[in-house]
Amino acid sequence: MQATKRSIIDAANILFYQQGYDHTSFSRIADEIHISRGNFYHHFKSKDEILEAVLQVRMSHTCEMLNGWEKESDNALDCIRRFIQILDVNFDKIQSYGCPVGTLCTELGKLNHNAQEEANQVFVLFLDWLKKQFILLGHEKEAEHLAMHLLARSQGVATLAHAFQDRDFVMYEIQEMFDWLDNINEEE
Amino acid sequence: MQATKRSIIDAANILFYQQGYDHTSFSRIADEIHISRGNFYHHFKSKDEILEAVLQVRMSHTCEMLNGWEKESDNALDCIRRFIQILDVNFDKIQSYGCPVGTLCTELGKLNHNAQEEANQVFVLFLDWLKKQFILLGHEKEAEHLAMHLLARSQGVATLAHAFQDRDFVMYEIQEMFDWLDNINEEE
DNA sequence: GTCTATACCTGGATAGAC
DNA sequence: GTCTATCCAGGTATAGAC
Repeated sequence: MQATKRSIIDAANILFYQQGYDHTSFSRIADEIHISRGNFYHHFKSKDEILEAVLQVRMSHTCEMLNGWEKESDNALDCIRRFIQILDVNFDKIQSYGCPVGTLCTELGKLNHNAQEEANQVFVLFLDWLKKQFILLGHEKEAEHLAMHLLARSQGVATLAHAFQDRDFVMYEIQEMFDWLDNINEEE
Repeated sequence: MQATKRSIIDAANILFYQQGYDHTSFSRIADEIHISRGNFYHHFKSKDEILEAVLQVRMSHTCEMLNGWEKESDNALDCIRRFIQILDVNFDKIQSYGCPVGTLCTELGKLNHNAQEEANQVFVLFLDWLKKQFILLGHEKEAEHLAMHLLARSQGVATLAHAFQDRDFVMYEIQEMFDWLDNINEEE
């Protein structure tokens, strides 16, 4: 892929996160990477097409991250802990811009945008991965529920972290999720 | 207050919720209540001023709702259950547009909008009210944490409900929150 | 108090020179 | 492949008639 196309996607990826999709203009992206506005249309047919490309990048980045967590973890329990800890690891960004997945899905939902379904697929990647970990822990039957539950909790924490910029709250909730995780694995 | 000003605020309140603040234009509001675009500036100096008015309305509506819950409930436990149940009661809207409080705070945060702090105050109303209920239940020390925790959980559920339009998930999570509520009140 | 007309800007998108 | 110039729609905001 051409360097310019690549840099458009990367800049758009960041700006869509920081400012929202709708609010991010071609001018803003162009300023960022020092190209002219007209140049976009050599690489993309429309703004929507840039969004598509950004979503593909996010999908593959997410896959890589999830695979990486599995490789670096000793077991499924550690994997799930890694997931929970992104709230701490990425706190600065979350505090400033919220969760990149959740906020985009929410925005596209309100815009009634075609790509909402595709944006949701990033959520689905996390859900399937979490479900897999819960199954490995022996929770075949409840795996789906547990995955949704944990994703919802992390989304809620990210939302309030963004609103209130409160790191203590985030650390407290991470501990709560750790405790919850221990509890569901003790019961047997 | 004049009827027109009132209707502008009401229409803006709904549209800001359904489409987002930034994405809602004067034309869209004008169409809704059948006035001309120029008419806005007799009642408001700017779009930001409409947002201010909408936030004030939301603040007072929220206060009324919370007071109403207290009056209609037998005790603090019922009050908190009422809070949890808005996810069910308002499911249709949440499914379509997310939580009105959370999504606005998130949007204004990304826009770096001055009114973000004011929008957060609606969250604070819920938090203070929940805190009060937890104190009434005898959780003086943890009341703050419990309030933030429950608000975060409901935010997370709303986010995923909006993304996936899944009522079963919402009902399951409501039950989980009820169970959690029972648990923290058993331990003594 | 409400309207029409309009100013001015910025958005996405196109055409064509280089 | 990148640029400049330009188009058109739509945004907020203003002026002034009624």
